[in-house]
Amino acid sequence: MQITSKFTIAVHIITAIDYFKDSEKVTSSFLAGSVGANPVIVRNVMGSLKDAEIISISQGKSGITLLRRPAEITFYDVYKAVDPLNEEGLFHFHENPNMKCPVGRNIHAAMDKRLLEVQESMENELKSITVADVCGEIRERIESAG
Amino acid sequence: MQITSKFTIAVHIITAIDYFKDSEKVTSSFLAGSVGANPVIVRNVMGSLKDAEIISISQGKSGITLLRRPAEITFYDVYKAVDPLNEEGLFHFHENPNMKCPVGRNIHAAMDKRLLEVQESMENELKSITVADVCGEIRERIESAG
DNA sequence: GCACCATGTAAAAGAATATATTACAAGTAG
DNA sequence: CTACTTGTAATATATTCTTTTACATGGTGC
Repeated sequence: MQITSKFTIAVHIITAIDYFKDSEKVTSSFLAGSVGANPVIVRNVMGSLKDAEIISISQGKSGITLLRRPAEITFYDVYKAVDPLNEEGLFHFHENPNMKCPVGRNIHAAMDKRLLEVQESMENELKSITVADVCGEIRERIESAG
Repeated sequence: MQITSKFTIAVHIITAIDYFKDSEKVTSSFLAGSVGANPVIVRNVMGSLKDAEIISISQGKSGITLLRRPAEITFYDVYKAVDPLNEEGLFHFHENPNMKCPVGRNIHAAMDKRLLEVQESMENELKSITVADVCGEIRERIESAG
């Protein structure tokens, strides 16, 4: 099971907004062209990013802009914005353990704390990475090879 | 997006094998009863655990047994055994970034290293937890409350 | 004001994956 | 041989992801 491509799409979008902000008119169609997905998908992701106060959207000439500098947008911010885990968390627990069985009755409680630790470990790593890291690497790669 | 319930089912199975090894005849049907899932699901998970050399299965009276002590079975071992990520990894990348766009052309390479770090961070946490932790907590809970 | 774009959303279709179920072949104990 | 268990294929159902179509809404600039 994988984490939805909406996450990588969102990072792509933010990176592209930053990269093209001075040279292109950045619209959802333009971004959809870069991402290679349907404009509606891009608009939905953009809506999530707007709700999370990561980008600002207007139809006017200001268009789509970042509300924070890339260095202040962590992967975790993006992840939370576009792929909100339901309250169960990262792991999907089997739903009908047998309550008449001592193991079945206690397995959920016995595992939950550990599963949460795993999830938090992943989230902490996501918090340590920013979109600026990606923007920087993109620029490097463009300069050296195109 | 969540990690399949096969993972929690597998931990449940291993814990139950350990817990009931001296008092019950442990079969796939018995385990399916405790897990609350179809016996075929349990048999498939068991097959994965067997391939990973975590359990041994015979139809004879030895039945289903653990090949290692619970303290030597990490969550990572179980995770790898039952929910093998395809080679893309934990994150699903959008598949058609525009190669004519400098951002689209480089976004994948620019993100891959970071995404892998996140995945490894999660896997390292999984490696730090063993089934014995769960077995222990289950016993505690049974003793104190049933 | 009005025509033009862009965004916001709903609805629905298609694809991919997870889970459940049925059926049957094959192996072992007694 | 008989009874029981595991191994596995095929199929069905449910859920989720992704795409697409369609249309309403809202700002821009003439």
